[in-house]
Amino acid sequence: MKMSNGVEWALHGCVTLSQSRDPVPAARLAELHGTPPAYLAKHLQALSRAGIVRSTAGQVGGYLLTRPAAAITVLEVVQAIDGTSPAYRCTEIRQQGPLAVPAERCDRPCAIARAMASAQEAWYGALADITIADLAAGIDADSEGTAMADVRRWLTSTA
Amino acid sequence: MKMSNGVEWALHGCVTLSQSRDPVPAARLAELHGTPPAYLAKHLQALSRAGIVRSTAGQVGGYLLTRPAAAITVLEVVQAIDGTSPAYRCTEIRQQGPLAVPAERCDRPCAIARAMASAQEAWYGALADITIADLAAGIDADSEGTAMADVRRWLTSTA
DNA sequence: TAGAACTCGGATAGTAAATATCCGAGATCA
DNA sequence: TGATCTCGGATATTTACTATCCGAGTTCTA
Ligand code: FES
Ligand code: FES
Repeated sequence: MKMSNGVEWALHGCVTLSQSRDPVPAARLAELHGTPPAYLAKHLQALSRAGIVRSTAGQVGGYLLTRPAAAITVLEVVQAIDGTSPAYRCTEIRQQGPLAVPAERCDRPCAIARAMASAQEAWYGALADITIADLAAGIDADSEGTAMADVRRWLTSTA
Repeated sequence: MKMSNGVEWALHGCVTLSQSRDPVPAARLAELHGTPPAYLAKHLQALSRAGIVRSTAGQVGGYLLTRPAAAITVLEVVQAIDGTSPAYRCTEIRQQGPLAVPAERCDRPCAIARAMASAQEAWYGALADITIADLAAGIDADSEGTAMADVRRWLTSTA
């Protein structure tokens, strides 16, 4: 029940990208976040495959969000990095052992799987209600409204 | 974001134990569920440490629930097997890089960690609303009210 | 009361996943 | 046309999970 560590880097990266109108290279993001550049690049590729960011090659290339930050939910980012398979997986052990249930009666998921799936639905629903824009606003509030401005300045300064 | 596979075995085991008034050895549970006996024993030890089951040694020993099934939540079982650490962990990367936030201002968790923690709270809350008795009732309903009776019969038959 | 058999408990190998890294393919600008 | 900078997938290393074994302790029997 441990989420991949790259999810945090992806979330921070999306928040940073939401403050830039020009493509940002992976190496620049890694420098800002203090993370291994190559590994961050691998996660950005996953975001690209999921359609959350768009990549541009060449000298002035980099990554850019495909949609406004308010239209990207945290759930999308989590699923892009960590996969879409549910956390709890029923291995159908009810069909094994002396009291095995015949396969013909197992057309529906078992009661335990249904309960776990409904609980996870609550989790995913909560994640879907949070957008990248919400996260940026929260970080801004914690820093008295200067954090995002500092990010924008830094992105253009060393360019 | 993948939950340990032993959680399923622990849940099935607790449901089975809720149908027995006498201690059930780990080997018997493994036979009923078609699982590796030694590995299931390891997970039962975790349940014992968490105070969910009580172990008895000796010839007629085995495992037994410490409380009524209606007083044991699924959340307790999940946390006993998979650990209590939250799925999302903030590594405080906001304190690294050129725009590092000074440590004196990091007394509270960051905005991203707060959002993720609140979402997980929804998940844990849903898991805490489900008890082992609920799971047993659901399995019984799926089998037209015969599953739990079959379990009780099997537990006493080969004893 | 002594013995034997059965139980749990933690310590010990094997395997899959996640972490971290590298170099080649492709595109942009000079 | 050439050089430089970018992404992309293929490649090692480490961690965590999976699976297993044998010893310590307890109960029943003779
Ligand atoms: S059979 Fe075990 S959770 Fe469905
Ligand atoms: S600093 Fe990254 S989630 Fe808190």
